[in-house]
Amino acid sequence: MVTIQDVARRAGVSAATVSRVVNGRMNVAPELTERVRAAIRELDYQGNAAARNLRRRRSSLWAVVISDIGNAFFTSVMRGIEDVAAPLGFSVVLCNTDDDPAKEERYIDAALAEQMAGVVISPSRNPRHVKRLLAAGMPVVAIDRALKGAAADTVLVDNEGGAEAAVTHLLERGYRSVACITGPEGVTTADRRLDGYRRALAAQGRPPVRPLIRRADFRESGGHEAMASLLDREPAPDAVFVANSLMTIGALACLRERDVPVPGGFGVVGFDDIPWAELVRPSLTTVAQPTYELGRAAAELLAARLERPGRPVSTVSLGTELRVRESSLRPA
Amino acid sequence: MVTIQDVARRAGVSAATVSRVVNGRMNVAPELTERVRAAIRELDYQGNAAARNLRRRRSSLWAVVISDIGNAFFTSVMRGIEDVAAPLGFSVVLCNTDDDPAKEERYIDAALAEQMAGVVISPSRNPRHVKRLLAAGMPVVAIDRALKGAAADTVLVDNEGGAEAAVTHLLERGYRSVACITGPEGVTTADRRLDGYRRALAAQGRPPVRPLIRRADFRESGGHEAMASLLDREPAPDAVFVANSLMTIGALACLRERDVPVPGGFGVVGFDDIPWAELVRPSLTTVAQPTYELGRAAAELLAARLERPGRPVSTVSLGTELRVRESSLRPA
DNA sequence: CTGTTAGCGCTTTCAA
DNA sequence: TTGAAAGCGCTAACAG
Repeated sequence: MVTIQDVARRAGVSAATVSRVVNGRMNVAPELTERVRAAIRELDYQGNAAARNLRRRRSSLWAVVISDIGNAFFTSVMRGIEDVAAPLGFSVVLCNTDDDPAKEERYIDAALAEQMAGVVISPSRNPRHVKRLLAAGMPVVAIDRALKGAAADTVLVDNEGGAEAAVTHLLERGYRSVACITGPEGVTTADRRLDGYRRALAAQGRPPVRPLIRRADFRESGGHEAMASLLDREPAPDAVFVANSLMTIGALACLRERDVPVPGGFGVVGFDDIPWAELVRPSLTTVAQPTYELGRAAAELLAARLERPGRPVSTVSLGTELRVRESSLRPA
Repeated sequence: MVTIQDVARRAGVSAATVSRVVNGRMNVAPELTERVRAAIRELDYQGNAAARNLRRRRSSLWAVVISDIGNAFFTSVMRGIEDVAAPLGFSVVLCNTDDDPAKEERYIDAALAEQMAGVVISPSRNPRHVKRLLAAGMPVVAIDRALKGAAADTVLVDNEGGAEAAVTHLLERGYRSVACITGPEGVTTADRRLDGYRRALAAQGRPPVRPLIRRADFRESGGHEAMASLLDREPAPDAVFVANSLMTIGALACLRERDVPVPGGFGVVGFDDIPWAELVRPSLTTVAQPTYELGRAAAELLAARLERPGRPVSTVSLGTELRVRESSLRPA
């Protein structure tokens, strides 16, 4: 391995000078700078990050800790983060927790042990690990889910506004009885989306009725069961707003099994756009989240905190966009 | 920060002993071990990975460098790798290159600079960066695509066999003129899948005809255009084998636009299973790749090389599985 | 079985 | 503007 000493010797300067050139710090005479550059090229010198990290007490890696790399949502979030990090000299590594607390812990430990420069995390229900990061002084930005009982920079989407737009859209299209399938109580995304549903109905002077609201687990099977239970009710609703994409798939499958025609007999809007929304029949009306921008915003908050650790904690909320497709055409 | 010295003082031993306990090395008297454990707990000691990496000249991170995190293929590959890495004490970080050579270079540099323990990579067309890794003595396993002009451990799927099975299936179902849409020349997955197509036709005594073969770019639009050009031909084929999932989507969209009934008028089989294969209408017959096993196999090769750097380079090939669904039911 | 010692390669005072 | 020197926290020889 070529060390900074090798370069120094070759260039006839001290290691300190090489370090200054490499890091673009302080003034180094142009001539020396050139000699050092040449030596670096000739020896194909690559700095040893471990040594630099040890000395600086911080690496140049950002960790992005998410619950499910299979979720297309995160793909473009990641892209947004990378686009901000790269020009700043940081590399971004992705850690997939599969919603497994043990894995989450592993990665938090790794981020701490490797002294990574910062962490962007979609926190699981239990904020314990995030708190550990915060306590250790690690710059952290939470995305997607709000953090309870801990003060950290956060980027959220306007869940309530998005849900309200979706439900208002169904009502305006002429559906008369709109149900809601949302996620578990206590999960902020689930609760805010339900709030939006309620607000939309209230705004039209039709206060939401409890029997049309279902809580499920954000999974496909949960959406399926919730839909079935809504259809079994008398009188059954004629439209549904579903608070995430997996449950929407389940709901659609249920409707198909029962031969309920969508959108003629039943309208559907899902939260969270999916790449194949255009391909399923009927194509799916969704509330799309600004995923790329979410990543950028998170990265910018992280960069800001890195620069000024004492800055006040802030929360950014991004708007959503209703993508109207076939599943919410007017009822027959 | 709590250092190993703090722990040593607290436990009344030397730093070396603490290190031995932490790393489970050599024999330490049970009593001392207990004292050290207690001190670690009391002080909430967390080792400094940068220091350890510097000393050991190697970190405990594996990098997985892939071209597209949006591709569901990699989700479960990642899972397979993690499941092998974790018990061995390694953490796995994902690096997404978006097929951008500059990003790929960044991550290769980071892996080298951070002295990561190993790299699993889906190499881009240009093997330059992989060669740099190999030259630097970094343990590397290539997945998905074969590496030309470099000797590295590799895990592949049986592209040729999978393609052959798909095409044979279409012929057995009664389709008479089966076309093929594959990827760019020189990309091994594209070429091997085309070979399989040819072999299937030859085995049935119908040598493949050039006009029924299309090369596209592995993207949706490419699949769409290739399908259009096949349908414009006289006589048009009555089935197609498409060599990846994105192009399959494009091909299906094209068939729908032209009101060609699938599978009644036209049979389709795609390579690479997708989570929503069941949801599109018609549901899609695919050649599924053993993604999880692929990840495991790659991780095992990496672990083996870590253990014995001099071991001969090996290539593992995994079989595929034909998942028959609606899009290849017999022709009308 | 345990402690002492000597760095790993880099950055950063400090002095010149 | 430059260099010398002192570690960052840890592990691995080596000696005891």
